[in-house]
Amino acid sequence: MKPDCLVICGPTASGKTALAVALAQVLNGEVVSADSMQVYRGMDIGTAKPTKEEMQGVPHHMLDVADPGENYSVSRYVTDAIPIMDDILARGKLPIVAGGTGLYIDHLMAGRQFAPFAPHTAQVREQLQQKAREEGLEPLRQQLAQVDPEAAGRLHPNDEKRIIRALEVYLTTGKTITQHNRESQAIPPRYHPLTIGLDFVERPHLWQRIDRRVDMMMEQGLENEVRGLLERGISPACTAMQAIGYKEIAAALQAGRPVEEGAEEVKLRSRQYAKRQLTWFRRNPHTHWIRWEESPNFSQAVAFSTELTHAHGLQ
RNA sequence: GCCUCUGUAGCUCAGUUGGUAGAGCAGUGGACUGAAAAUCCACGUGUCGCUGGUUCGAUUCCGGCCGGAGGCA
Repeated sequence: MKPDCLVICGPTASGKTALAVALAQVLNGEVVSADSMQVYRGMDIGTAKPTKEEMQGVPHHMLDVADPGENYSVSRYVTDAIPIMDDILARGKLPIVAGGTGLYIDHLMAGRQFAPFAPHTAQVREQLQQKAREEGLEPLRQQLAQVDPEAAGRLHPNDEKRIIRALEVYLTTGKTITQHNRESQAIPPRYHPLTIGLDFVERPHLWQRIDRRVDMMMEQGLENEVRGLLERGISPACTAMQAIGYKEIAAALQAGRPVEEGAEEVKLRSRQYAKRQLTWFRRNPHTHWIRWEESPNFSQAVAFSTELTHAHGLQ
């Protein structure tokens, strides 16, 4: 099957943004961001959202599509991104999906559509969380085992988020999450990506880039960006405030600790996040990896990538 | 110069009444399918500062030396 779009994945600070723009210019493409935090308006510095200058006139989609107070999610991402992908294709251009959120990329490619959230979902989740706090996770796990033994067996007894989610899906839709998954796996994929993954030969070189980037964020005024969100009343419970760079600086500010301490924590959490991203992306056996020696070599990467796209009959 | 404390995993430290050692953090690998920058799981050999002595046996006790911290002059 001929690919119909390009995916550029990799850990944070691996050069996805710059490569995506360079390739869009060469291949007549438009960038579709796949980043769970760059979707929020007003969160620019800490998410390393591409600036106008970095975009170099290449159209970018799926940035600034939500308020930090709303809780965005995969299901909304897929619903929003599909029409954009289809529109780019209809105009004869190449969609270049670039981002670090593997879950979003995979679901967009799979083309699964989600039914809208039931209106009382938030309430149900709140009740389940309350119960977990009072009685522990075990009763919830047993409850799940009754309705969806497969999910209960698959999930680790400590994995609170997934146990609660599985129950919540059942309670709001009447169908088990296992059933949902089975049905969605039967749907044929919507897009057929040619996937390029970015990584470094030596992990410490990635760390250096992350550290430098966080230092730059601080210079650019990350502290003020976080203050602004807090003043607007964005609560720490919001998904947006789970973003690395925001939760640590916010915690430092609220505890009256120096922001420099917060920045160090941001570096640490970013490194750990990068490792998790790599674990996710490495799972895809079809990914073509570009591994930077010490720092990115974009001209070489563009040459490699264009050759690859031609070899696969992409444009 | 003298006195006291101290030197154990990348870091902070625990411990062995003498039988060569273990936590937290960091790190590595993995999972993930309606919160995902979230969440969860697995993985612990290091001249126990160096060097002599006592001992069957020393990281542990004793001496010296070298680092570090504090105190007194």
